[in-house]
Amino acid sequence: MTNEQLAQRLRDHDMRPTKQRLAIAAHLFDGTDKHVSAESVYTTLKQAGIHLSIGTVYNSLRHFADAGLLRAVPGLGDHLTYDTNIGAHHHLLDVDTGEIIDIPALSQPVTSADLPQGYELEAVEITYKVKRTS
Amino acid sequence: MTNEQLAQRLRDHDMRPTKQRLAIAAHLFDGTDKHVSAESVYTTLKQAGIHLSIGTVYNSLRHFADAGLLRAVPGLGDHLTYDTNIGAHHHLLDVDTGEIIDIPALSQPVTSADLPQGYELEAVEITYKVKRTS
DNA sequence: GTGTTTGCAAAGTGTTTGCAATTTA
DNA sequence: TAAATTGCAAACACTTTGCAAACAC
Repeated sequence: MTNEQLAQRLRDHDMRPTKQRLAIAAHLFDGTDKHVSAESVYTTLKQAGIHLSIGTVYNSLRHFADAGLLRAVPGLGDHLTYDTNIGAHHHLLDVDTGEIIDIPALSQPVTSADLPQGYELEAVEITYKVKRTS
Repeated sequence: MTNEQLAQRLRDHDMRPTKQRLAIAAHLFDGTDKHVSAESVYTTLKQAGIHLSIGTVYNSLRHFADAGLLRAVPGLGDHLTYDTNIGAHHHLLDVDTGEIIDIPALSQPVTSADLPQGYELEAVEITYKVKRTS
């Protein structure tokens, strides 16, 4: 995705395409799905020679999520995780390693037989986020 | 549940039945399923005239959950929620009010039609907690 | 120019930890 | 009396906020 495409994507969501946001967006939307935290984005960019203040990273990710460009996924670790895959899918969390694996949204509940080989099911957390119909 | 029954329940899980833990347990296991936080337990007991240090409440709830007497459920608010219902069930979270409603574990994925009347589905979070088979 | 965003540091929230005093077995 | 637990305050990790300077439209 070109810089101009990223900028347009931000404008489409009523966000000004600042240098900082473009740097974050370039990392997030590089074509591969990612699970990130503010800290991981900050570190990744720093290693690429791009310095942003950590506060800006926190604020930007929150805005991206509010704008619908990211999906916030709590409960995958000690921090708020953002998922660049905003389509319908769910998460496998390795409770020992913290590793997160995407799985497609199935029409049947997952059983141990549906897991990637070498994994066993420990627990399932399902939260349906609802609103009162107005 | 009598005090002695509560004490036995704690002993069965290798926890010494201290006055503080018994007070917490009496509140938690009063026959109705509950979603609590350290703060809510602390406040409830205080209002009942029972003072415990907030640190003790945090530690006790953590121990209860480690022992399998409670289920820790992240992502239901800004804090860690503990559920006294440790059976298979899932949660409806009203994103506007923060209200949490238990729903049974179904053999089919939930659709809007399965929700209590007056609610619409906003999003679904499913996390399968897995372990590597050893 | 006007309103938005940034950087930085400070404040805030929820939770854990260290340690002496107390309690349980 | 040995080991576990408490209370309290301090420490902690993560995240948000306040405000002046910089930037986008």
